[in-house]
Amino acid sequence: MLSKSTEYAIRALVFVQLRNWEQKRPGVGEIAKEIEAPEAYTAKILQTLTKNKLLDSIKGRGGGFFFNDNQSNLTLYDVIHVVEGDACFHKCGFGLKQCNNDNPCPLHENYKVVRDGFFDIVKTETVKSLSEKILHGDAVLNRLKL
Amino acid sequence: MLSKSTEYAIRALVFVQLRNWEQKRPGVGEIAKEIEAPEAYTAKILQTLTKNKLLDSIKGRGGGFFFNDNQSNLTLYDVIHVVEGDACFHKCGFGLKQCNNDNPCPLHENYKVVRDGFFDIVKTETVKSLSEKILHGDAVLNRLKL
DNA sequence: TTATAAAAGGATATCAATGTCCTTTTATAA
DNA sequence: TTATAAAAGGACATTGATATCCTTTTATAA
Repeated sequence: MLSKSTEYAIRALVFVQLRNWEQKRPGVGEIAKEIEAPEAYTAKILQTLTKNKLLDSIKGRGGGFFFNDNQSNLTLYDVIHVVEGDACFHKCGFGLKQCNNDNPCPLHENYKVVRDGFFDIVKTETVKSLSEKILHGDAVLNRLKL
Repeated sequence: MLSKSTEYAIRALVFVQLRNWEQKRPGVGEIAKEIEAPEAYTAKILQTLTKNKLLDSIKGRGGGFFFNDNQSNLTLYDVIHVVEGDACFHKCGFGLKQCNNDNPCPLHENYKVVRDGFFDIVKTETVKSLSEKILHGDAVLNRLKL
């Protein structure tokens, strides 16, 4: 399971993408409200994202968050990596420090399939691909369609 | 990812099973050492397991932990359910409160596959099945074979 | 040029998971 | 019957994730 912070981050980025497509740069307040996350906490997460160059921002009046040209096609993995680290893609499901094909825990073979399946998803899906699903009405960002 | 507590619980139960097959009832000290977990914390987890009838114990001199006849074929799901709850099998991967086939988040279809795959594993694998792999030398409980 | 609106940043608070310590209860061996 | 060994239980400590608040910096509109 992803951490709450990571969930907020991904939802925030998707919302920024949708607003950017409407030629808008949303601010913290608008983003937090839309993704149903606490405002100050959302601000912190957006800070992490901009510091790590996953997102761009402009300060001051009329400012807000947006993607620049280097930041299209951000994968979910990129976001997870920056927000909570990628331990979940390496860790043994049984909790062993030393667990690999040569020295497998009793869950190793089965767990690997699931873990790698998830890795594949987050390496394939991008902020843009998720946003498109919402734009096309095939998915929702919160309880209602946008 | 399972919580640390759940990992300790599963490893502890597997070790108890292995020792039971040798006609022994391990105590907290022996269990904690074998699974490389803090002793007092392991004691708490074993308490949870016995209170929830997943494991039996005998107090006093010569006492220890063991499975009784009602407790064979415990699935990993049973353990997870008792130790950390089963939120991870229901929760939306994107963090939405309302997410289902009619009202899907943009990760819904893909995430469902992974989540259900994991559910299938923990409903199929049992403390006994894991223990057998170790007994047969096909897997390890810690860094070395038992 | 100044007032204002917005992100950035620092300090602190809260909460749940993890971990420790000490006392109580209970069974058995001596 | 008593000393001892073991689990059970209660209280507390630590840590990391989550969350809040206030100040500083910066860009723009008036």
